[in-house]
Amino acid sequence: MGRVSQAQAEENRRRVVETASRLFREQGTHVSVADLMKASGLTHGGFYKQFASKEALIDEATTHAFDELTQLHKNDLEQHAGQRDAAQQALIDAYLSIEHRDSAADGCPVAALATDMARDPGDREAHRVYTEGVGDFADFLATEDQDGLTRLCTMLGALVLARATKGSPLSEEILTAAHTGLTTTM
Amino acid sequence: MGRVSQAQAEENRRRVVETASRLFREQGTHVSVADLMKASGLTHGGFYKQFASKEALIDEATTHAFDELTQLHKNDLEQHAGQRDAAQQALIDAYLSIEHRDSAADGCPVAALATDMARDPGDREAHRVYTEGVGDFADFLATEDQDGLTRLCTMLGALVLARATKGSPLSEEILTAAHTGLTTTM
DNA sequence: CGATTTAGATTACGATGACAATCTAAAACC
DNA sequence: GGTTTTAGATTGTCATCGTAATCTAAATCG
Repeated sequence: MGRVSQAQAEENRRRVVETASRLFREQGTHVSVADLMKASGLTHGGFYKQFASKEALIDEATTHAFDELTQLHKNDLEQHAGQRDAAQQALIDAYLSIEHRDSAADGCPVAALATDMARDPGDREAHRVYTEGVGDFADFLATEDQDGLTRLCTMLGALVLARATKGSPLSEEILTAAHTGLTTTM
Repeated sequence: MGRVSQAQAEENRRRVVETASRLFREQGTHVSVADLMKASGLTHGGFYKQFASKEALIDEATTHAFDELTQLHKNDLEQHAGQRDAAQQALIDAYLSIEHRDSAADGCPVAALATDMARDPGDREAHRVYTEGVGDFADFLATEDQDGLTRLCTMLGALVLARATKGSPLSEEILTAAHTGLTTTM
């Protein structure tokens, strides 16, 4: 209830950003500050001691999610000893998996936040980070034959569609169709 | 203020569904009943004389949007005298145009409603209609070489991404990249 | 150790959400 | 043409939204 150590306070702040980055991806940026704080184990009033506004948190949470994505790509490359095509294939496999479809919260922010970005042009910093992230992702996916942007479109489209049709067998069909489409050199 | 002719009432109801199908695509199913009714030239209280709930309207509006999509595909085929590949190409051109990117309200419901469908599994009828629409669209896009689902993923992914990155030159790059990716037989 | 600072809880604000009851005037029906 | 019905307006209810002021107890600092 009362005060808390600086270390604890920083840790709490970090947890709010982390939680937000997950909840925003799962449910959209519409989630309420109260829900956000509750999910972080705090009460909603304390929010404004740490963040200037909800929009500021959206910016921070988006940045956090994209930092994670960058790190993921880096790790992926390292695990495949810099073999770009092997790293790409591993990423595609994971991207179009059932597990990724079912866990938007810690999944790709490009896919999860796309509609939110398109609909509220207000969050400026988030928008900038998002657009930059799209470019980076496309660069990662580029091959000699294929444009990285096109491949990203197919992967993201498949993930979004698979999530939207979840419950129907079509959902799994979408994932496998996109996977073969991306894997077999057409 | 008072009563209105049956014909007028039906026409008003139709306009609400029409307006909803546009606003939902543009802003998401979160738009308020009040805004919806105001945009239809009515007051929010009258809503429940015509619809059981907001969810019922979501179902109806989604169905309406997909009926329009079906009609569009039919017209497209007729205008190209049943030449499937020509009809497909015309559709792809329009789909990946700047105009389509900038007018979600009367654009493809598969792209516009994807995230809403994924996030609230509550709207059951809407979900059914949506999934069916995805299947129909994929059938329309199928060629001998390429799976219709994969092509749909690329198109939808490009549209969603272009909207999310609007304002950056990347947005246009995405549209043209996907267009060449779909057009040149890879 | 006493004074001061402050993270987070509590409570409150005004705006807005979905939904419902009541009102009213015109359409529908006998 | 008088009675009944009803579409839509008005107003209200209760929940929830983002934000802010106040409170409190513990951490920090001199």
